[in-house]
Amino acid sequence: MDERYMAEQVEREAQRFWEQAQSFRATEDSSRPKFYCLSMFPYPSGRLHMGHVRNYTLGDVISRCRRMQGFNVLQPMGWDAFGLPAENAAVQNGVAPAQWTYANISYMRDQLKRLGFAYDWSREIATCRPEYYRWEQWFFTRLYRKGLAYRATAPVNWCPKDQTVLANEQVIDGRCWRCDTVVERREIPQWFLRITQYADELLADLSNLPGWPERVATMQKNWIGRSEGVEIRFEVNGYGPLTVFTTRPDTLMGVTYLAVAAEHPLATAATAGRAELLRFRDECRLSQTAEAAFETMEKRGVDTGLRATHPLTGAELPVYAANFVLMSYGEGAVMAVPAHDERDFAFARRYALPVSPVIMPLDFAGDPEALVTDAAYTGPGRMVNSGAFTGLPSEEARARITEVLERKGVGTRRVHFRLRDWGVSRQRYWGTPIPMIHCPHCGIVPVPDRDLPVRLPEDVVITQSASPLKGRPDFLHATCPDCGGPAERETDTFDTFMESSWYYARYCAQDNDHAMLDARVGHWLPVDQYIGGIEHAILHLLYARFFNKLLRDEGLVSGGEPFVRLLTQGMVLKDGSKMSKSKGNTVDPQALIDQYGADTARLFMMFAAPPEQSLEWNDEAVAGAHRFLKRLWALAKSIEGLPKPATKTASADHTAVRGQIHILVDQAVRDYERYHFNTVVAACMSVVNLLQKLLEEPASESSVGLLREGLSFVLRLLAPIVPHITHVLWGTLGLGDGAVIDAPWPEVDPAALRQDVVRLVVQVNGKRRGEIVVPVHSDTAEIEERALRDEAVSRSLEGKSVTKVVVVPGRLINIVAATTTTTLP
RNA sequence: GCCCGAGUGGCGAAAUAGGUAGACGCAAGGGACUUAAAAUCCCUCGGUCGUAAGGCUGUGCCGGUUCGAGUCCGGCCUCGGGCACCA
Repeated sequence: MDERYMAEQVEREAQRFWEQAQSFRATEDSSRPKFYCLSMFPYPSGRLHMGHVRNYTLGDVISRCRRMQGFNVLQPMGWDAFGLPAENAAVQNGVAPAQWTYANISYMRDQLKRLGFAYDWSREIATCRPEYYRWEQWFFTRLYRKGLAYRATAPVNWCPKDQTVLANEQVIDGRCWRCDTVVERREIPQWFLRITQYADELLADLSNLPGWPERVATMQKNWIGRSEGVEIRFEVNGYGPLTVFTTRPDTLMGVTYLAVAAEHPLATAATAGRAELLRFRDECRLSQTAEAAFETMEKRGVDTGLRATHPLTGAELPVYAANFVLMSYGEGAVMAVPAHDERDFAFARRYALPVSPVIMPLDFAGDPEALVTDAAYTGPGRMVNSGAFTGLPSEEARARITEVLERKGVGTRRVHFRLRDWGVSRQRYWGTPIPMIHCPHCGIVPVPDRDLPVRLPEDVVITQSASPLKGRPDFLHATCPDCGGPAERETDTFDTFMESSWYYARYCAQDNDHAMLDARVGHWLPVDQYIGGIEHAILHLLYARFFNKLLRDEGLVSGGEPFVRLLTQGMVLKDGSKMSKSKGNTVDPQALIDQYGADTARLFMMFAAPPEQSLEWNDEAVAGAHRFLKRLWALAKSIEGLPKPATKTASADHTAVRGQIHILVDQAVRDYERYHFNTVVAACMSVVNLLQKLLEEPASESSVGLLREGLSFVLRLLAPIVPHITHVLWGTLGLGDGAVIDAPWPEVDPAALRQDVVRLVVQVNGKRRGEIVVPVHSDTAEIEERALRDEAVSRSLEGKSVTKVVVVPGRLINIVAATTTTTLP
């Protein structure tokens, strides 16, 4: 054993052992309970960043811990390899996206291996490989035949100068990031998946996910946004019926105008001879597609000149084209009630439209008009100015008005979702080709199974941000599978969320080249523990849940949910904000590994903060983590030479220390189950501190026994976190027969935890005044008497009379006392 | 704009079910060892008053519940994250 801790050497030795023993190769062995632990696979951006190191260390700690507990663990790794950065890099450096991506994968794989993660590398996946995406194409054609995939138009950001579609991140202040041209919104035909058909199930199943953080479930719930309401048909003069959706039928009597999206057919119909309306529609085309931009922009509109009739009062209402109404949500038209809706209110004030209150809060007695002079009232209350409904509570009016509308045949109860169908088309090169053929005779025809995969050509030169696929005759030209005539291939590719929606299942059948999935998914799925960033709380996790249900309905998997338990790790911060290239505050993990080794990197990540919280980067604290490993090494070194004691039990003079150690170990074992790895490390540090003190005593059979017992605990507890150093020290000290990863998980000795006396804090009126030591099984009266006898306690009770005594067993005793002296002024 | 989350020493944090606030570590200050430095080890370390014993005060702010609140409830403030073409 080396005098000093030399991380690189230690880590090489441990990794060679795991490699030779094939320690992490997972087989479908049913003799042990399975545990599928999955970390979100990375985008191969070039180098690992701190977020990856944190994510993958967490997954590895959980995997290794479960393995030691006797589970048959599967922990795979792969690459989310399609995406925009590869194209940007290609434009910048003149390297083909494929070449760039494969080089990145190769470098990052080495980094992961250097960190000692217990992956089954034989199951590695790269989503840009045809062996992977062919099954996605295959599955998509199944969905198309079932009617779950369809084509419709949807808005995109369009740069008129570059003649290309831009991602939201490529639009900066409404302009193209490359040429600074003002970006337009354009409607183009795209492919969609009918996720809305699964909206109810996706919502309902959230309550079957107790292993998910509450907040992720809440975010998804809000995202799905189920709302119950009524569709109301307004008759519009010279246009016909206009359907609006509202969740507030109780406010119907307060409607003072209607608003439709600028691209609504009604608005188009009304543009004839109205230049202002045309101009407005063109302006709206310039607005961005992101919700944040949409919600914060100024609410504006133009009168279409058309007039609608109120279905109950017969009143004439103006119809506006407005920029705050989305064509893609609901009916693309709303009824506006400025008195009871903030947005309608702001709009009405701007265009001097009437505000007519119909609901008053119960505690409001004044003039209803006065209620809504400054802002809308959005709460419940009693109906006013509402004809037959006046005087009713608004909740009741909601039902009554709905009934009346239904009876008159102008209203229908409906459930709407905020969730929209998933647009999966991307007008980009570096993605999975959408397996569809456009035939001039037969229309859209899916590529037959025998012609899959539709391969993405990798030998391309990207000069513009536009997709090179349109300019490749070898890709573009196809033969129609139905009529055999000349046809064209679809040049759009899939949203990369498609690949990441089913990779967790493919790991189980990674080598199958004649089916998407096979019986092995039945052995491993669902994923027992999924770990990734909170930034994926909605989209990725919702799409993956959706895909799991699609796979189930195709008979490919059996369960309804893919991830039993979810851990969302916090971000890695530097100087209080997220590490990012644009902020220039990144720290390269490679430098950390080179200087201190993988174990220090892993230890720091686990110790600095609990998993769910953000983690503040700190160079000095990293050095501190390294220092602990050196102390651990030195401690083991000093025990190495001591003769092994014959008996394991500590003698009487060590029962107190042994008790303390067992309490700490007990704590650490329970903290593992809570995933509080930072306090596991803290407990291990405390044990090491105790053992170091013990080492100062002259060595005895008892002290050496306890040193070996304590170290055996610490090494096993730390093995999942710092696997290399613990592997080597475990072997050197001969603490078990095999390697530490095969050692049994620590169990404390209940006898060591038993205590004869207990320390109780004594409070007077809730303030700490003293401390007493009493036998463990003392009764309340005994404790009370001892507490009152305590000197400090009796001093603070002078001039007071005890009114009540609260005894919390094993914890404290609180004496409640009132001042008896009444002579105070 | 909407949704979600977080605020505890100089810093990262701990406090499991409402019961000793600050475990563990970092930084800082003092000391030991050394020709010197590095490394290592020992001591101090929320604020404040006090020579000390000890007291007062303290978990973003205001209020409430309770014998007792960092923890529960109501109302604010600040910061961070997500918002459908970044992944």
